[in-house]
Amino acid sequence: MIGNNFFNVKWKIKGVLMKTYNPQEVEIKWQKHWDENNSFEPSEDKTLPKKYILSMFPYPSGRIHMGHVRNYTIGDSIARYYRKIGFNVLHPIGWDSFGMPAENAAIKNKIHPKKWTYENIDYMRKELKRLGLSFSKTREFATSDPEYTRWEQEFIIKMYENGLLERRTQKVNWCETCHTVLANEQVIDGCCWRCDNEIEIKELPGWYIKITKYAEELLNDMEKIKDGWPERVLTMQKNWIGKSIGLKFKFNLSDESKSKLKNRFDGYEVFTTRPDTVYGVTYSALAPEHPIVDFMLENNLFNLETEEKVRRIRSILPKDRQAMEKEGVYLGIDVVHPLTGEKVPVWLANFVLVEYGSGAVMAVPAHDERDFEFATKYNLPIKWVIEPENGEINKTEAYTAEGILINSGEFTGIKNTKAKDAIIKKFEELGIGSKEINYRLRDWGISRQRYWGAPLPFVKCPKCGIVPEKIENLPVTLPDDVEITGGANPLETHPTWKYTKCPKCGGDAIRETDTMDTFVQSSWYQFRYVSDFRKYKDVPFRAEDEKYWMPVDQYIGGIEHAILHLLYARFFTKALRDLGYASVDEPFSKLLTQGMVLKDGSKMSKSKGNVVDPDEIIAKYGADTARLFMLFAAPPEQELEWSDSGVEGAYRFLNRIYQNASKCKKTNKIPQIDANKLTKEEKEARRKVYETLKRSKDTYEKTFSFNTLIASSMESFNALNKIKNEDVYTEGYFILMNVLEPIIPHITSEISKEYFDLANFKEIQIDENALKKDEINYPVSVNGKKRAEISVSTEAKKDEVMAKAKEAVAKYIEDKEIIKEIFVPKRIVNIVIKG
RNA sequence: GCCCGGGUGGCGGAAUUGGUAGACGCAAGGGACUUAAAAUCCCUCGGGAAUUUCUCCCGUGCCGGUUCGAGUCCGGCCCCGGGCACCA
Repeated sequence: MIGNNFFNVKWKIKGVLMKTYNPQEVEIKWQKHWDENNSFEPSEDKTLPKKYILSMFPYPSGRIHMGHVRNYTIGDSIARYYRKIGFNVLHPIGWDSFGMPAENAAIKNKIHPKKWTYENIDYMRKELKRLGLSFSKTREFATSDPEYTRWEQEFIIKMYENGLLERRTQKVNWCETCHTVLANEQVIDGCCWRCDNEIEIKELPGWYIKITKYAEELLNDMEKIKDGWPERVLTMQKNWIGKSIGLKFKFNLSDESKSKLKNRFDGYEVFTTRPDTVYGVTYSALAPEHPIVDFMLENNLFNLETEEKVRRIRSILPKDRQAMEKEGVYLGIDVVHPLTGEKVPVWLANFVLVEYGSGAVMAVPAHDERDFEFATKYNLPIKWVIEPENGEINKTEAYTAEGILINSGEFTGIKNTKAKDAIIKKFEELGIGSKEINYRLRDWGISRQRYWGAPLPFVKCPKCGIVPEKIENLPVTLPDDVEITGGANPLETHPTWKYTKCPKCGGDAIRETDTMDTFVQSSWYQFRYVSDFRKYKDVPFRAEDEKYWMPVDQYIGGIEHAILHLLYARFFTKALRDLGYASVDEPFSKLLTQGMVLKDGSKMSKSKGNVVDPDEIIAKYGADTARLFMLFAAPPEQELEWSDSGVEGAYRFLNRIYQNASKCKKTNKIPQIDANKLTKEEKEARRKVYETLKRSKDTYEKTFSFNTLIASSMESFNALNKIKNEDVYTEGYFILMNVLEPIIPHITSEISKEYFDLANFKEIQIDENALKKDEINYPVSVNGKKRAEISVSTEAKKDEVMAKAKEAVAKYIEDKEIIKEIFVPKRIVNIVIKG
C-alpha cells in the first residue's frame, strides 16, 4: 500500500505545509454529504434546459465489474459536467433484474431467484454509491418490480389489440440448456448467446412482436440519429434489417408435373433481386424444407435414389449446410419460364433457405456465383444474358458486374441496370409478378419458457380462445412458491397458478405460462425514469415528463448491444408512440459505445482468472483513482488495457494535487490578475490552465476524449508547480478543480470547499487574454527539413519573421539560390533552395 | 468473400485535421533525501553516428505518388481487430 501510513499527519516539505491524502475518509464524507442533501435529484422545473444522460443499466449479477466502472464513470462525468454548468440533469440508474442467471443461482445455491436478485441489487447499489456516481435516488427501480411489470403488461396487451403482437406456432430456436426459445438476434453462429450451446429447431407455439412492420421506419429513421450514433452501429442495424428490392413472380408447374403432384400445387413463388437476368434462368431450386418437397416425400413421389438423397440433405441442420459443398438433386418436376415458355427443371438445393423469401429461387448460373457453382457441378446449362460494355466475358466464372442484355427478347441491348425496372414492369403488365421488398429481419419471438420473467398477461379460454387479462387485474405476478429445477417451466408445473377464470366469459381458463424475453424490459426503461413514478402511480410515466426529458441526450453502453437491445429499444419507442404513450420517434439521440476493459490482452473473465475487482481497487486507492484511471488510460471508444502501475500513476497525481493545494490562498472568487506583471513562465502556466478550460467544453459535450483533457490538466499542474506566484497558482487550482470535478468529484470537492468554498463549481468564463501569446515559436525548415527554431513577437509581420528565419538558418542557405519562401502565419517557415 | 475500424517509442496513447512526430502517463536508468527501504523530489529516456556540446543521418506497417512540406491526402499491397456471411 502506498503512503497511507501517516493518515492526517501534517509535515513540511520544502517549507510548505502538506498533509497526506486519505481517499477513504474524504470520499465517504462527500458521498454522505451528497446523499443527505439529495444532490442529484432532477428538478421539476421544466423551464430549465435539460440533459438526460443515461448509461445502460446493469444486470444484478452480484458484483460490479470493471466494465461497469468504465460505463458509469463516463456517464457520470458527462452528467456532473452538465449539472455544474446549470442544466437540469436526469441521470438515473435501475436494474435489469429478470433473467436466467437468477434461476441458475437458484438451482446452484438453493436460493429463491427473487431473494438472490434483490440481495444482489442491495449490494451493487452500495458498490455504485462508493464510486461516487451521481444517480438520482427517486428514479431507481428494478424491472422485476411488480409496478414495472404492470405497465409492461399493459403495453403488451395494447400491442396485441393493435396487431403488433400475435401468438402463433412456427419453427423456433430452442436452447436445451437454457430450456427456452430464443429470438433470432440471440442466436450467434447457431449457438445460444448466453450459454453457447448449439440451438435446435423446434416447432412451438409462441408470442411474436411484429417488429417487421417497422422495418422500413427503423431503416429510414437512422437518418435522424446518424450524427449522434457511431456509423458502425447503424451499419450493423442496416445489415440486420437487410432490405432488398426485387421481383416476385410465380413459376407455374408444367402440366405433367401438376398431375404428378396430384394437382395439389400449380406452382410456387420466387423472389429475385436480379430480374435483369431472368432470361438466363436454366433451372429453379427449392429449399429442402419447401412444402412441395414435404408433399412429395409424404406421397412417395420420388424414386428410391432421389428420396434417399432428399432425406439425407434434409437431415443436415441448416446451419451445418453453410459450411458444406453445394448439393442437390433433380426432383423430377418442371416449371415453365414465365416469359419464354421454356421448360425449367426443378431441383432441390441445400443452399436455399426456407425462411427467406419464399424458400425457392430462380437460378441463373451465368450471372450468380452460387448458381454457377451448382450448375457446373451438375452439368446444368448456362445461358449468358449480360455482356460487358467493353471486352469479353470470362466464361469460367459467373459474370456479376454491370453490362448490356443479350439473348433477352425485347430487352436485348438495354443496360442491365435499366432492365431491372423494365422487366419488373413487364411482369406487372402481364399480371404475372410484381415489385417486392424483402427483409432479413424476422418478427421478435418474446416467449420464454422460464419462471423469472414478466408473465405474458393472457388467458387461454376453451370458449373464447386467447383473451388478454383485464387491465384492472394487472400486474399478473409470479407465484413465490416454486421449485426451480432448470427443467420444465415452474409456472407450467405449479399446482394452482395457471388455473384462472376467463376475463371475458368467466369460465374456467388457463393462464399463459410463457414469460417475456428480458429484452422487452430493457426496451422501454428509458421512459420509466422520466417521472418520479412513486408519486404518479396511475401512468407508466407522465406525458409532460416524457415530453420534457425524452429523448435521451447521451446514451452510453457497450458495442455488444449494437443490434439486440438498441434495435428493440428503437422499435419499442415507435410502438409506444403509435399506441399513444410516447411522443418521440427515437429514444437515444446520441450514443457512445465504450470499449471493453482488458487485462493481459483479453476480456476480464473468471475462467481466464484475469479479473480485477473494483472493490479492491477502491479500498486500496479510492474511487477517484479508479475513475481517473478509467478515463485517462484510453479514449472511451477504444479497448482499455488494465495496468496496475497505471493506477498507481493516477493515485500519485491525486496525491500531488491534494498536497500542493496548500499553496493556494483561500478565496471565494477567481483571483484578478494583471498579465503585464507576470513572468514568461507565469503567463505560460496561465495559458495552459485556460487552454485546458477551453478544451473541457469540447471534451464533455462532443469528443469525450477525457484522456487528453486529463493530460492537459496534468501539464497545467506541472507548469503551475514551476512558478511561485500565489495568485496565478490559486487561479490555476480554481479552474482545474472545476475542470476535473466531473472526473474526480471527491478530491476536487474537498479542495474546492476548503479553499474556494465551492465558488469554482460553476461555469467559468474564459479569459481570452490569458490564451494570447506574446511570442510565437516558428520552426524554420529548409527544403522541408527542420533546421532551426526562432521566437518572434506575435505581432511580427512576414518580412520580420522571414528575416529572422534566414539568419537562423544562414549556414544552410549561404550561396544558395532561394526559389521559394513559405510563410504560414502561426505555423511554420519553409525556405526552398536550389540543389 | 463483402462492409467497417485500425497499424506511431519498451507499453497505454498525443499530434491544433497538410505545418516542430512522440504531449501526458507508465516502465526503465541515474542522482538527491534516508542508518536503510518505501514514499517524495530532480535529471535522462525513438534508433544510429559524432561527441572538441555547435551537430548530422534514419524513423509513424510496406511500395509508389501529389506537395515547399505527408503520421495526416491519392493509388497499390501486407498484417491486426470487429461486423455480416450461400439473403436469391
